[in-house]
Amino acid sequence: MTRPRTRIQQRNSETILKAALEVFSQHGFRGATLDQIAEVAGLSKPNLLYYFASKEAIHGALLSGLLATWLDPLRAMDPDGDPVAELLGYVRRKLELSRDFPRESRLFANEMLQGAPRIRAALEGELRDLVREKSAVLQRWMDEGRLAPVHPVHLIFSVWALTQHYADFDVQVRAVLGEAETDPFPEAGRFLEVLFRRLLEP
Amino acid sequence: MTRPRTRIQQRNSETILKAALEVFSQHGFRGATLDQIAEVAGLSKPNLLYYFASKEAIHGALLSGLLATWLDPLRAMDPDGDPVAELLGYVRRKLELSRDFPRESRLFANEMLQGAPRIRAALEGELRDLVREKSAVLQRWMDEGRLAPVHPVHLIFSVWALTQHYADFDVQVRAVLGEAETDPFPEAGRFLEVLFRRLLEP
DNA sequence: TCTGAAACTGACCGATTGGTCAAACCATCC
DNA sequence: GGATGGTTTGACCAATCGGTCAGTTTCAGA
Repeated sequence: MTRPRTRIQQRNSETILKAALEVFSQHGFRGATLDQIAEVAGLSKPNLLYYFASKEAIHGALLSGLLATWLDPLRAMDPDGDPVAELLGYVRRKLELSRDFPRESRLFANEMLQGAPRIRAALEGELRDLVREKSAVLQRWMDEGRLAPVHPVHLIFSVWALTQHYADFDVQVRAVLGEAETDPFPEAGRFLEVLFRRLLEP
Repeated sequence: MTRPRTRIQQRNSETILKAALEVFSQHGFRGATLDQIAEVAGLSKPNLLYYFASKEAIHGALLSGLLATWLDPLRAMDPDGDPVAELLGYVRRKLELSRDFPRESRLFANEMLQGAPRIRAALEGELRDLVREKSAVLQRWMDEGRLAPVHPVHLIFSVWALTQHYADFDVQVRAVLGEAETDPFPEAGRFLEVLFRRLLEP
């Protein structure tokens, strides 16, 4: 099922992937079952396997492209822009991903916890290259005195950690904040802006 | 198997829990199998179930007490100490937990990703209370002008996110840093100290 | 309206799941 | 050497797992 050709294929493929995202992101690859995905999708199990060759294929379809989407905000950081503004923009876009695509974030987190068996190559290739490129930009900004000097790679780690936390540990965040504050993201956005501004302004 | 009475019970219970931690932390509750735990432990499956009533019981034994250990560093933050030093000490102790108990961290992360079905009560009770208590201390420090003013609860979230990232996303961290830097933790410690010092010093 | 392909399903497969149980094993104390 | 109670296991169970397949239903185009 590489390229959907009919409207039905289009619709059902999307339905299946949506259901699979729900289940995989919550239980990981091994903890998820085809029966459960089928039930969420409202389709029969053999029908799932009419559209995707195997459980692995569904999971693979979800993962492929996820890393790219995940790295887009970093890629968009402009080497010619204002350093602090560029990094704050990156943080904001990354936090928006956590808010708008929490299941994708948890799918990614699950893959990490399992030791990244299916995307390790991409981590050591695409991801690593992009981080090196962007940390070189950050280092240059620091050398020019336009950004406070910190370890650039760990700076990028800190963006990932702080933003993904609000998606992956959503339950904990909401449990601590209580029902009073229904949506943690506005306050999180303000907090992260203060944090990175104070950290990075020279 | 509440209280081990003989030396054999002591030893085997520990062996089982150690093996179970390895498996649960990697695959989550549903993704883990008793056969796999038994194999890692070097015991037969019926023997596991001689010491623990069920798969749930093993998982429960691991989770109970974990939250307490996880919160100890926060609990140790002294309201009468120096604000910045106290918070930096908290960060350091929390990072040491990530370094020394990465599997426990991942077990916790797995539970969060699944929506915390087994420790939700503790999150909304014990955890929430401690965070409120400590964020009141932080708020007082800020009011006294001894700490830069930021949202105290999100400040605590940031400590959790930044420290746990090095345990939960260990694969990613090492993939990006490459083989050159074998142990990311020393540099991470220095980075986090700079980050929180710059964020919090008035 | 007919037809061929696409879409779908119930029944089923062998393997694996969590868990049980009777029987055997083994260390210790009399 | 026996008796005893803690320990271990092979064989087994029903349920569920990912996946197959023959056959039926549905749909689009002529």
